[in-house]
Amino acid sequence: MLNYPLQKAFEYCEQQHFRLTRPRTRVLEIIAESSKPLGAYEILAELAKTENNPKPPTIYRALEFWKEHGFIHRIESLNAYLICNADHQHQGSQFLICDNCGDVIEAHICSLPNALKERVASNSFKPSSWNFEVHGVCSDCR
Amino acid sequence: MLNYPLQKAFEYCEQQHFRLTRPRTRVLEIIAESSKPLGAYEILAELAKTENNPKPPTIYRALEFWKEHGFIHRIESLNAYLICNADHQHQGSQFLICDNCGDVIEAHICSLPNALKERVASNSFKPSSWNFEVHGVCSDCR
DNA sequence: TTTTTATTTTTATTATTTAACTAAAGCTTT
DNA sequence: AAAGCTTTAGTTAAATAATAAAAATAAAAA
Repeated sequence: MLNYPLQKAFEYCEQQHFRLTRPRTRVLEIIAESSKPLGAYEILAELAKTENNPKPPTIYRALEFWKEHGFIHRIESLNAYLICNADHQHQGSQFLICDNCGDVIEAHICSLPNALKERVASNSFKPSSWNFEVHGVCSDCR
Repeated sequence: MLNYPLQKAFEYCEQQHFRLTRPRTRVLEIIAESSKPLGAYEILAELAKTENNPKPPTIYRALEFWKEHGFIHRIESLNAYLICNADHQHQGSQFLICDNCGDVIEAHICSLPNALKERVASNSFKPSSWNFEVHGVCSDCR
């Protein structure tokens, strides 16, 4: 059975008339099947198991597509990609990243924290998106 | 006259008996003189103006040194480096990044925002450092 | 001075990402 | 179905970013 984020993404494409091509499908499946964020070359290596000698642009195009539509996130401090489990698009992302086991928890906080709202307001800054990455040690690793 | 963050950094080295070598000095000067975050290869190009054919490891070592001691930050979403204007070390950084002009405002918020504190607590996660990057448009560009 | 340690230089390589161009596949209109 | 248009993929190459390993140098300590 399809897992939930995948199903949502595929339905979205059908509804919006975006083409669900083989590279797009495979790249999203690969990311969705992983419990940890994957680097571009890990995705590429995984893709090479089912496709004939795929090259970097193939995955980067798929990554861009899914990122643009909010189905995956890029963990900036790891240069790695992770499926999004929220069933709505969001302006901002928050991650708790365990430096010991590599697990990442996505915290779905839908609005900018107050401390930052104040900062943004006092600078007349108009935020469009944000990304918060908290490093530390998860409960399992303590 | 020396600008403030540079002066602080140099004093710190003297007090802590860290060697203030030429690559370290030049790299920090280059970053401090720039109003916008610089990529590693931009720093390298700038360094090449005064030194003889410097190579990547030279600047990466200097960057690591200053980052470790809290005098510069790496803007993860830009792969770029920026001088820190706070006169204290901090666990976390917050940046407002203008996608139009490239200016970055560092917001000195010293503790984890409440929304994240709650999340961290409910996951029994022990945070060690964090980085928040807010993209948008600054007041000058609106 | 000799030894030790910290740091830099050099050479090379790996990882990540993007550009530019060509080819193919899927619509759209006739 | 054919022609033309648009989107996406494949291919080749390069730019950007970061690191590894070694040999050389400079400063500090014994």
